[in-house]
Amino acid sequence: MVTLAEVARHAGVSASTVSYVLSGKRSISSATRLRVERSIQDLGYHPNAGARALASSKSNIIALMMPLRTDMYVPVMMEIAVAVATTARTHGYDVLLLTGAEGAPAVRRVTGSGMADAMILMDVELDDDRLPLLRESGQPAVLIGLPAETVGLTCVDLDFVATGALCAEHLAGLGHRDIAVIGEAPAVYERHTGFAERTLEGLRARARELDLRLLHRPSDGGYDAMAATLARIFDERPRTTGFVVQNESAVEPLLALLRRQGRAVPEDVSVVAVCPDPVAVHASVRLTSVAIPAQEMGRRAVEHVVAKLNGHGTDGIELLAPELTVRASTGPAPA
Amino acid sequence: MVTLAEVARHAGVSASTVSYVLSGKRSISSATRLRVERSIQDLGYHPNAGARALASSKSNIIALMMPLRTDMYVPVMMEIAVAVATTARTHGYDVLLLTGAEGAPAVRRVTGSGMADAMILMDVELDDDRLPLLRESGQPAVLIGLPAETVGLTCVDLDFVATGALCAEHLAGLGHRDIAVIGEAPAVYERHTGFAERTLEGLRARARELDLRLLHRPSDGGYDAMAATLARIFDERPRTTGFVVQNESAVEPLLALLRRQGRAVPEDVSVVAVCPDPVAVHASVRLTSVAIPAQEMGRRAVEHVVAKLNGHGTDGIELLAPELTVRASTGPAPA
DNA sequence: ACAATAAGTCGAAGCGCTTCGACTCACCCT
DNA sequence: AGGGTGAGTCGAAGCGCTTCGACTTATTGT
Repeated sequence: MVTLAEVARHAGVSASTVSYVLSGKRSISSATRLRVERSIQDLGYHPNAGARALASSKSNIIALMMPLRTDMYVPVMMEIAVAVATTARTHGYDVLLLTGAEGAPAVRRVTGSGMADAMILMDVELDDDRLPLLRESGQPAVLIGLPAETVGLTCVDLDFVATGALCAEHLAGLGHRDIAVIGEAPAVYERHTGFAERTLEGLRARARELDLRLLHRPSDGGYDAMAATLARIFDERPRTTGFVVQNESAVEPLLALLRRQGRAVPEDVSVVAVCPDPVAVHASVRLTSVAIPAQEMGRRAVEHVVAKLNGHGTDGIELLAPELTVRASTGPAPA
Repeated sequence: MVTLAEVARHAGVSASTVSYVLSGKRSISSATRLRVERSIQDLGYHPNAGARALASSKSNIIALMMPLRTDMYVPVMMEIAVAVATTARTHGYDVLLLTGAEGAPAVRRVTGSGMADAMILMDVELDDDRLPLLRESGQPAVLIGLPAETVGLTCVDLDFVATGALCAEHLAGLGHRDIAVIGEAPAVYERHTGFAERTLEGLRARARELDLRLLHRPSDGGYDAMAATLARIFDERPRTTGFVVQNESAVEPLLALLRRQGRAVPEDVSVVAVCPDPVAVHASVRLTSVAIPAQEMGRRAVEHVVAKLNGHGTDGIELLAPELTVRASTGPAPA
């Protein structure tokens, strides 16, 4: 293990000089800089992270807290995580991965130990028990998702209200009048994760303006659950011709069931999904969808966090504008 | 920020005593222990991670290197990551998330800086350029996946050869003679990620023994690619009645296409998938499958790493035995 | 009864780095 | 010519923790 002191000796300078070469916080003659850099190369020196953290009280680490439930909106979470990790690297930070399993205590542990300089929380619920701790810790943090009370917090999320509105507009524009919304699993609503409710809100508001009739049904994923849900929908509203689906694991079952019932997509019924683009593209019918910009969300979260760490902090909410891509699953309402 | 010294003063003992209370490395009278623990509570003390790492040259962090490609076998990766993170916590470690983007240099950075005590590499290719560095760094490491050369390495993986054999046996047992294998995307084979090839190997070996005829076709995911692949398969081997699919994003398109062609599953053709259980359960036909035990892999990887860090290290390869679950997608071959 | 041992505690020396103040030289301005 | 300025460098003091050796007091064996 090569130390700074050894590099200094090798280059014939003092330790502080090497440190300044590394950090650039004081001017160094280019002659010494070069000499030091050569020594660093020659010896294969890497600064010790612990020592650095201790001396500077900066860890250069951002903690990312993921939901534990590995069965839900997984691809989105994964994309966010990867985007966070890569973006963080471009700013010189590494990412510590925390799972929701520990919950609030993890926040305390990380902020208390100086293990990370900042936190990013995913899957924030409307009334999240990690937030009070976060607030009092005073540690820079960014949420991905939108809690009920956002004072003093920075949040990044897709504008789900606008997303709902967009779906309603698209279907209305094609002449559909009866719309069924296949929502997330009931558990998601019970946890009040917010985004599902916000989509619905946007959907309802615009539906009212556009004079659509809306039926909302949460649904667990899977074929059997979907079959039951679908039966109830057509029972209540036989003239339903438009579907909005916000549940990745309901998409394929829905398509399969519609096919089996002899309803052609998009000739008889139209389907709009709210899901990541890859899911929409790989589905058995290429889906018209509003993308969940997972990468963008991860990237923006890191950028906010880094800005805070550099003092250009700005609290507030950034809602990303939704984009609807028309593919093969929506068409004019049947006459 | 409360320090050890303040705790010591508050409890009326020396700093070293507090340290020993924390680490349990020397015996402490229960009276002092209690006093110190109360002080820790009262002051809300959390040891500083950097200082600890510096003094003990242990970071209590395990680095996990994930593949960058967020579009492939995502749920598996995610499950592994979460399992690694939670298991690591039970052993007192945190997890640093690295993406493959940085490649080998990341290995150097992390081992060099003492940022992590050990590494876990996912998505290891047969001839992985991170391995030489890993070997020379001498840092404890575990691979998830199986490279070509495993001397001096510890690896955890599903036994894909046995997996292939298991699929062949199951279909043969049901009377199928002509089997088509829908493999991963060609890119996967080109990268020599190994597991795809090993599955095929197991499949071929057992097929020979059981006198099955096997046709292997890699396939990109998605409906259109699958349509082309499937057409070619029935063109070459019209009597194909068994399918083995090892590509999550090919599963639904395959099922959809078979339905559209009027081939009933499992009456006319049987389908066995190699995929995580949730995928098999949520598919539009509940799939007979060999599960990819992602959680188990993550857990075992951490356990090996921790064992190494504790000196009970054992190099070697641990191949998890595959298990085939019969669901609704396989049945007797048609007469 | 006395050395040997164990239990419990403390002081001090670092771990490898950052950073502050101070020092030495040019060099420039008037 | 003399003081001011800025560039370039060094020394030393920590950052908060672990850990080694040493010390004090009980406890044990013979």
